[in-house]
Amino acid sequence: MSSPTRKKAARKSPAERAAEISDAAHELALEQGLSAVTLRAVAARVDVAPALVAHYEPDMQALIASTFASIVAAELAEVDALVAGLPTPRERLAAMLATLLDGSRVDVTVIWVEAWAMGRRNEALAASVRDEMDAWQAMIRGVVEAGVASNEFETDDPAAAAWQLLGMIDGLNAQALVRWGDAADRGSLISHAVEGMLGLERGALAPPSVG
Amino acid sequence: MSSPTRKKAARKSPAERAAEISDAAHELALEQGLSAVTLRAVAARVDVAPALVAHYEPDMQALIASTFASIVAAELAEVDALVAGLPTPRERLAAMLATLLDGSRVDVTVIWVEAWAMGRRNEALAASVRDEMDAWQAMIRGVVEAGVASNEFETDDPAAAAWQLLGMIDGLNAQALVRWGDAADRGSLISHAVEGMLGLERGALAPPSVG
DNA sequence: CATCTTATTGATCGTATGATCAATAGTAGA
DNA sequence: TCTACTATTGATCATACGATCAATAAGATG
Repeated sequence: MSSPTRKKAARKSPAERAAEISDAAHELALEQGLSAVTLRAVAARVDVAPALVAHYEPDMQALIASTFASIVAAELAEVDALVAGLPTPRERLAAMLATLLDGSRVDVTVIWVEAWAMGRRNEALAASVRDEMDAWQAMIRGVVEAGVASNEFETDDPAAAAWQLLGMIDGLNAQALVRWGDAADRGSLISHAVEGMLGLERGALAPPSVG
Repeated sequence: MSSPTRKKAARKSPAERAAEISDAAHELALEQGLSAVTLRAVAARVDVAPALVAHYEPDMQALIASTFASIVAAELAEVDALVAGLPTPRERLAAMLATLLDGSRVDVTVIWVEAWAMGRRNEALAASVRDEMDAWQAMIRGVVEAGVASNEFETDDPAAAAWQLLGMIDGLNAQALVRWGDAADRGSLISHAVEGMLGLERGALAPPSVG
């Protein structure tokens, strides 16, 4: 327990303490959202005086931005690894949609939504948001381009299609944040939509669970 | 000018003053986002003491919620009126997509995004968000159902398709908030996606501007 | 004109935020 | 052991938020 009568934090190396602080920010963001990453909340979690956090992170807006970036980049790497193992672009795309829309990533969705909102008053965060959106779009674009190259997909503009896909995914996830109860058939419906976008026959992207 | 040396506000009828206050909240939200709707900011805009705003709106969270609701409901009415004049469901759907994705509604998009984020700490707002999402979904569902009835559209579940459409629109608009530069071909791409979703032939929803 | 109702206000409280700085105490090295 | 370095802290500042309340003054009513 971080007892209210904390005596004094053990002295640690700057590298270790800095890691503790950014880890705490990371966890705090996943548990309670980006807006919960405050000087005092991070300090309390590390069980350290607020001034120490300020010492290691002189700019909280920057800490929020880097926390956002690390969380989102980790998610991208995870999905990328999952998808990279699959043989065809069609399977990769289907798996990507299934994974990103299975509702198991509410915590990261909250962070995206908060980042969009907070980015309007935190320029460092806004820059991170742009960077991470670019990275996601690049990953999706890679799958689309591979599909076009193998004649599985059909589109004039893989880059634009990737943006479109990313927007659809983000929007549906944000929606699920509020309307988690409903939204039953999300999987098959977005599959049909993407089939239409990429010139696939109906059912080509059907999630395995539905068959 | 709201001079810093304001003497005293003219005495007005409660109805008039209440209207001024909610109007100020409304404008403030459209200009600077929902998070700019604070006790003091509203008071400054009406050129009145903060305590007066608190007198008329004892709960700021409620004022934020009602401000959100009125803005979003007005937008829905506007789009509804625009779409109602068109003869076929296909045209109505195409016009709806074109209007909602033409990038001319950044202010309202900001409000949606902030509402999703703030709703997590403002229960009244969260309820309003759910209500307004339901209202939007109902409107879209009406168009989809009409299209199914006239055999123009094909879907097993118009309600789910409407949720899907709403999510896609919201996501793409939120994306444009950050990435307004790019996203060139949004119109035709989402049209193809929706064609796939509703079993339409390619190009059936093409925006008139593209032909 | 006198009185009453009430719209309006100033002052103030409690909370939360980020930030700064001199003082303290643990630890490694001479 | 003694010293120098520095990780850590308490105290404090400035700002912003919502909320409350007694006091004031404007206008309606008689």
